[in-house]
Amino acid sequence: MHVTNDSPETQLDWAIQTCRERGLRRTKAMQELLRALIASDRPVTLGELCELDALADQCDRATIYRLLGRLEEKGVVRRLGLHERAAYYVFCYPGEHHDYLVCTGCGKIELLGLECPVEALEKEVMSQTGFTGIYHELEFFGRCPACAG
Amino acid sequence: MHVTNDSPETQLDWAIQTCRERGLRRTKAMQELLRALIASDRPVTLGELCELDALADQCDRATIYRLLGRLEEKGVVRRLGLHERAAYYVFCYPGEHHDYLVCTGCGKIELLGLECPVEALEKEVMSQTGFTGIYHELEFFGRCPACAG
DNA sequence: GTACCTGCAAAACCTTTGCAGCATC
DNA sequence: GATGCTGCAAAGGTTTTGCAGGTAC
Repeated sequence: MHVTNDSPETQLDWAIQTCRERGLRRTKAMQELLRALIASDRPVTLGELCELDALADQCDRATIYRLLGRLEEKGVVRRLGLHERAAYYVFCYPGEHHDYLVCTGCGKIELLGLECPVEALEKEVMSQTGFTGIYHELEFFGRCPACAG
Repeated sequence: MHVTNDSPETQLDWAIQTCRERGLRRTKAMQELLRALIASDRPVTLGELCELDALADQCDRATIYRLLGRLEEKGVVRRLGLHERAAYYVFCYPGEHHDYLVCTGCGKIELLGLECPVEALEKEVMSQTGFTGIYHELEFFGRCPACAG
């Protein structure tokens, strides 16, 4: 787990700057969406994003959907699986990486504060397989104390 | 990565036995589904399973769907995210564990032959969080040589 | 004989796309 | 002014469920 100390504003600036450099236009919807993603401390679904007033007032569900796709393509957002039917999205800041713990009972998602030993393996995987641009996703699943009872 | 040397038949017997002990009835559909899952060397979707003649001839899509749910509940099958829209299912044999490498270009899924360093962390996560029955899922994503060009 | 499982069919959900109009550069 | 972005609406796929009948125990 690597966390940043940069302020949300700094992160937002970086994100917008990066998107602009990579050919996206700066729109109100993009800013609000990025703000929402940065503010969230856990992965969120498209549906959850659409329920936020700041976003819903600002733009359509289809717009958020397409924006998420563009942001992912530009490397500013990452899409996770997490076992659910809906896709989860998380803001992706340089040098930051999270692993998750998901309850198979209630679906609650927690961030893990572990030092992740997998990052060292990425290089090994690249050289072994010829894949490029490798990143990993690590999740733990189990029953939380509340669901175990 | 831990692999078993047990024969498919042995694995099938274990699976059926386990299911029966946990309250499931032994049906033709269950046997064929387990056979298909054991034979597959990678995670498969519900759609892929339905295209197998041995299964399609034997039972309905809804039956396979519900069976997968029951088998997962009994701990004989595991459902993976893998970023795709459809859920992936994989047979789950004691002492066996796989990590995957997924191409973000073409979607190809490869098994990784790595010694996974995460298993040692599971105990730590359990004691830190109070979660029980913990397992993990680790995937690497990147572009395969064919898609990189 | 009872409880569980299966098929068929329909509903529910989330994702994805077409197109005309609007905003950004 | 040209290109990309947005809204609205509809289509596409996968998952999920109800119910009547069949099957394992």
